[in-house]
Parts: sequence; structure tokens; C-alpha cells
Amino acid sequence: MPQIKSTPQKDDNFWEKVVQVVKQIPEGRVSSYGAIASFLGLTKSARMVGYALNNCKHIQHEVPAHRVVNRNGLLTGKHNFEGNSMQEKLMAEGILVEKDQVVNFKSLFWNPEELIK
DNA sequence: AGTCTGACGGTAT
DNA sequence: AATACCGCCAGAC
Repeated sequence: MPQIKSTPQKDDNFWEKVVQVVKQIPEGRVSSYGAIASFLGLTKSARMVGYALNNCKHIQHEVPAHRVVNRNGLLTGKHNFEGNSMQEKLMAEGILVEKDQVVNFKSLFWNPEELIK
């Protein structure tokens, strides 16, 4: 469980929602911070998604945070993982990474909106 | 209380 | 096409 430190009221549990969504990312697919933020109704707060994952890094083993990259497919969060484990985890799922960037990102991209369907 | 810093993204130059 | 800036907002100082 992520530690929610913000005030209980405004607390929409954004962090938890982020975790829930990220958990739904299928293996071998990737998504972006912006897409998740948008899906949660905070279109302009993509940074908060990364921030949330950072907050939840202690449960990283349950959250495929490595499948979340920025809108260009760039592994911007790489340095938050040990060594280059982010890339390694992606590669292990068959996702090609070249120069810190997901190859064929556009077709591997998974939009949270698919959850609704 | 003021300032700075991000696992970002869009717009302007 | 490449930078530069700006909005976003919770935390750390």
C-alpha cells in the first residue's frame, strides 16, 4: 500500500489510482505518464504520476512501473531503478529498448482507456 | 512562508 | 527540428 500523506479530504487517492492503472498495463506493452494522468482526470499533471510511482517504489515488485515511460517512449525514470533494471525488465518482456527509448513505442503503447471497453 | 525540484507535456520561439 | 518556457502540485528544506 502506498503511503498517503496528503490531507484526507482533497485526497482523491491519486497515488492509489495510479497504481491501480499501472497494474493493468499488459505485459509486453507500455504506457505513458500523461495518458495515465489524463485517464485519471488530471490531464495537466503528468508529473504527479511519476511522482506517485516514486512514492510507491517500495511496492515496486507489485507495480510494473518499468512499463511507464514518457510520451516519446523515453525511459526517463530509468535512474530510479537499480542500474538499468528498467530496461532489462522491458527487454525481458520482449520490448526492445534502444538508446533509452522503446522501439516501436507507438504500436506497443497501451492506453488506459482500453479499461473502459 | 518562500523557493526549488522533479519518473511530464504542451505551446511558443 | 531543436530549444526554451510555462503550468502542474506535492515534498523537502
